[in-house]
Amino acid sequence: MKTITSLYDRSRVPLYAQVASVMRQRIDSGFWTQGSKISTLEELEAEFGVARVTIRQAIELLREEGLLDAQQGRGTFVSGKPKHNRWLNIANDFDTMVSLVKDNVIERVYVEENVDAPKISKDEGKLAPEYTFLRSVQYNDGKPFSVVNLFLEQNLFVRDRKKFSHSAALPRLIEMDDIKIVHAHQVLTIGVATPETAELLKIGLGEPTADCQLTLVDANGIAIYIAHIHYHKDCFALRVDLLENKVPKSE
Amino acid sequence: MKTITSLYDRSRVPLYAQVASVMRQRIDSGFWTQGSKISTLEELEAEFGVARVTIRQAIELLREEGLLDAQQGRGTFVSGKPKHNRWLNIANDFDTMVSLVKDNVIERVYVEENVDAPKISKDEGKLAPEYTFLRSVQYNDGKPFSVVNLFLEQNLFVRDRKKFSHSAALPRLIEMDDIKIVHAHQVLTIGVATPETAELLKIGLGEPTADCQLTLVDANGIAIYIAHIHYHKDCFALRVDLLENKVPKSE
DNA sequence: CTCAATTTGTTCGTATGTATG
DNA sequence: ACATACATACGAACAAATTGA
Repeated sequence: MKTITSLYDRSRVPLYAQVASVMRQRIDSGFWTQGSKISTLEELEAEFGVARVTIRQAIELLREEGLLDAQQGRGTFVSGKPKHNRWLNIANDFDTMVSLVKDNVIERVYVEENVDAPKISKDEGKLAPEYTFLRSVQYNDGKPFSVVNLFLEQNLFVRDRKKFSHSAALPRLIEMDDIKIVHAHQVLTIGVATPETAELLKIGLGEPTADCQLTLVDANGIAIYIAHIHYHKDCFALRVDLLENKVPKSE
Repeated sequence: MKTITSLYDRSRVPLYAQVASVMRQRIDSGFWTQGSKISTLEELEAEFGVARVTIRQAIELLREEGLLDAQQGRGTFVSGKPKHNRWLNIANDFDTMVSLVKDNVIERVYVEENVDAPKISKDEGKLAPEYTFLRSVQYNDGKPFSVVNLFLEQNLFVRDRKKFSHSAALPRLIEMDDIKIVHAHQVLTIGVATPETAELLKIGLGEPTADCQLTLVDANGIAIYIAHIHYHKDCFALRVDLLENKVPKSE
């Protein structure tokens, strides 16, 4: 049996925090059910291959989160479940995306005109000479759940500085009848928080985020809208019905 | 200006590792280009608001990764880019998924018959009384990139124990003409590595993974295939063409 | 009621890692 | 390179609360 300490070397997170994250996952997944008694300190020591004090530090961490309740002489009990904010559904098609964004409450935290183009891969369209950079934070229930870094083609931005500066850009863009979106490309990866993102999302530096790069290309093949969206990992869920879009082929 | 130390409190990762992750991100994103000289220690101290030694620890970490090269009297230079294995494309429709899985090289690490049903939400189908639990690891270039924990309906499993035990289950399932998949539901979230997953993916405990729950429902509304797939975060990318499935409306 | 077993809580000493100036 | 401070982790011993025989 591999001890936990051999796994520990692969991460710089303190051991007790790692143990806590495993326990948290067990509560979350229902492996340890609400109200039940978990293993004794002795058993946990043996299972995780760590010292008693380390187990207690992990339990203390989860006690502060309201997940565990340790009682001297009796045992340690599950007293709650981790809260998730999985209310975010990433859109899977363009119309849904636009309709979702429309109702978003955003806070523009930064606007800078005439910036250089960001780097994108060839197949995502040609770059315009200049962009406006717009950074905004999206809130839900007073808590930040995503940071949007948007490069909007400069000429588009000047057509309605006011609206682009103070509300979601996508709905305004759709309103422009002379602009036709011919490609909408989305790439989703797992990234780490930069200082700016960490500060705005109120998370630690280097903590994981769900990163979404959304590129819109117009009829001339120009990438007019390039957004890098960083979602808080607990606010993120992508639901896909794999059979829904399969209709054309079966017909 | 917020110092990094105020952000530090939100994460239990050592400060120098956090600084390193920001620097790594800068190299990865191209903000610091290959071969160029990065800021001096003095500047980095000031920017991050940490001690000189801490900056050096971060640089040392990246030097070991082959990303930086510090030369006394000259400066510190970017000597490489982080390697990504973003060759994985999660499927967006059922046919693509099946065709992708077909060529997968997997290693079955665990099989257990007649296990209890896992927990799923109501809208993902009714549960069968018994399942077979199959755990496998997918490799690419000798490196593990995903762990699949599959609950396969027990009666299906016994129809071809051999094939289900030693190769990908999905292609075999499709071959069965009497089985009709009426729902294929996929939910993607960010999770943390359990001891088993961490060990198989060779990552640290509690490190982030891309978690994909795939549920297949047959004509009777029974969830016959429930897979929990954990992807290594660096091997994961989901590409979506948002307009692809929108053809009917624009024409 | 008492005793023993069980289980969590506390403390000590030691060693190493992290961060500052 | 050095001195200092604090966090992390171990092992071991002991204390305190609970339970049941």
